[in-house]
Amino acid sequence: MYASCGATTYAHKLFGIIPHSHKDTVDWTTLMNCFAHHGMLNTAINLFSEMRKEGVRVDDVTIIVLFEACARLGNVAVGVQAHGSMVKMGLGFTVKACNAVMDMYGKCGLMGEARQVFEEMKEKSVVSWTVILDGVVKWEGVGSGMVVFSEMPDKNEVAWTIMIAAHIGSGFTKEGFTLLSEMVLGSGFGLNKVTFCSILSACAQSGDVVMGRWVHVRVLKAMGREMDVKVGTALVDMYAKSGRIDTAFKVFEYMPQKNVVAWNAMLNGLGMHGRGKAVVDMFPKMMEEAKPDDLTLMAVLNACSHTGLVDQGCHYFYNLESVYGLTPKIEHYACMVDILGRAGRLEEAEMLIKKMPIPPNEVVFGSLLASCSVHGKFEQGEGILKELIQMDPLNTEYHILLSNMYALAGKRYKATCLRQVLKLRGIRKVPGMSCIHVGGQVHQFSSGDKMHPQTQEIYIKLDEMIQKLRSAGYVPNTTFQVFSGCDGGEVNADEMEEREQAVFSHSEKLAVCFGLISTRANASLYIFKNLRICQDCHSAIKIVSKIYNREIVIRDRNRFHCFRQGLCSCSDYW
DNA sequence: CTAGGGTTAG
Repeated sequence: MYASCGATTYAHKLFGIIPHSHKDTVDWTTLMNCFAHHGMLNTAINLFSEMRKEGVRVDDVTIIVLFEACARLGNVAVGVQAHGSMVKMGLGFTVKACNAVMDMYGKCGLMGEARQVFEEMKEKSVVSWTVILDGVVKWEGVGSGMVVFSEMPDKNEVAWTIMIAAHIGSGFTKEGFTLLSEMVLGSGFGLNKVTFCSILSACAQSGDVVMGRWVHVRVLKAMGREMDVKVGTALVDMYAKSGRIDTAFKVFEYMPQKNVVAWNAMLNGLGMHGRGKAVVDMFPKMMEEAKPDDLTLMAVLNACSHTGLVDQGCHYFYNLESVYGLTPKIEHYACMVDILGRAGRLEEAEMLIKKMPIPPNEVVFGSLLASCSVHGKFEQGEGILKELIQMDPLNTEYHILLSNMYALAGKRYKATCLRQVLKLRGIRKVPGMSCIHVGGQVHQFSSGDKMHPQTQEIYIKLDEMIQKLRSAGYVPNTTFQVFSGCDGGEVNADEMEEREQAVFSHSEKLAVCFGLISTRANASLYIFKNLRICQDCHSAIKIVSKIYNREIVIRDRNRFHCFRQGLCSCSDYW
């Protein structure tokens, strides 16, 4: 009774008082189980050794309880030893006991042993297959997992979920979704809270709102108004990261209960969309309902930095401990350095780094370098780059950033040299890519891309667009277009032309053109870029949004830019 | 006996 009530210590004491002769297998097992379920796995394992010493008979449930404990604790030594001696004793293993043994081996990474038990089993249940599948996927990869999965005589929803989560988790989003539709439409399985969450998280990552909506419909069908907090949060995050911040807010408002994580997701979303004011306004409301944590303050500071709310940001940062009871972490320092740096207060930012009680990392310096680049402080930038290269020698972004700074200052020779250094070392810049979801398909573009089946139409549209832009007063900004072959002298007309062409065929412009020709008039365009949007594209797309009367939402590496009627939601502060 | 979830700095 005490054991099942969770009074472990009392149960253990009482158990000690009873003479050993009066205790049977069930008593011992009950107590072991009790310890195992209260996180006291070592005590459970010790109890098992004691039990063996006393010569008490070991049954099916005892074996299962023991191996479950070893699996959870990752205690291979005890598990392997116990299994070995049990086999020597000639103990009979039921299917369930074998499953528990295999699970232990699998969780500890001993797939050879797990497979051996599996091969030797005369009878295998679906669970046996699922246990092996889980181990294979975790230790041998999704590909090997697929082989086991296809060999399974019948598949349960656990097996399907393992495969779907593994695909999505390894970046094979498309394959994951294919499996999902097979599971739901082909095999008639339902989805549960766990599957909803992992799928929505994948949709958020890839910005796939079509799939996200499909899941949302199923969530409503399955749970109705009784929305689960975690599923609700996953929905909020998915809509926010797909550029639908208003929908995210609606889902958030309808959530019956909200915890810190839900608030964090909402505040983060608003921050990414440049709604710093909304974040600052919502924060006090949040405090009435939930206690803010590290991530909340990061979201708030981040929002301040992206909106230029410098004083507000300082206020939150300096009150982290006194008001919010939080110890400042390196992440908070990084946000603060960013707030000061973006606002041009570079000396203060550098002072803050010098005064930090934690050693600064590459994020902190990276942020400072970016700010130096924006504010043209190349001497300071050079110094920071040296630090950064030591911390992260293979990173190309920092070199490019500094190179762009030189280019901006007219020091094209230095800019070119820096790129040469990268080239000589064989380090290549991560290519910029832009994606646009149209008609349930993802269309991807790189700079100067001619691979798309509708390339011709896209480039015709591009020419038309550039012409319209020019007559609206657009002047291409080729400052950052550095060619490795140039000698740093005057730019001649031919090269100017070449540079302009390079800027025109940036991936985000191609994606916009494709969006313009493949969607109905006035429809909003949603584009995702893996790097930060470039200066020239930013000013060009502002004008595009006006002359074509389109809302264009671009998610770049850092945040969202929502272009509408010639303006951007970032207010050009980025 | 099997899977197991939501927020995370530049």
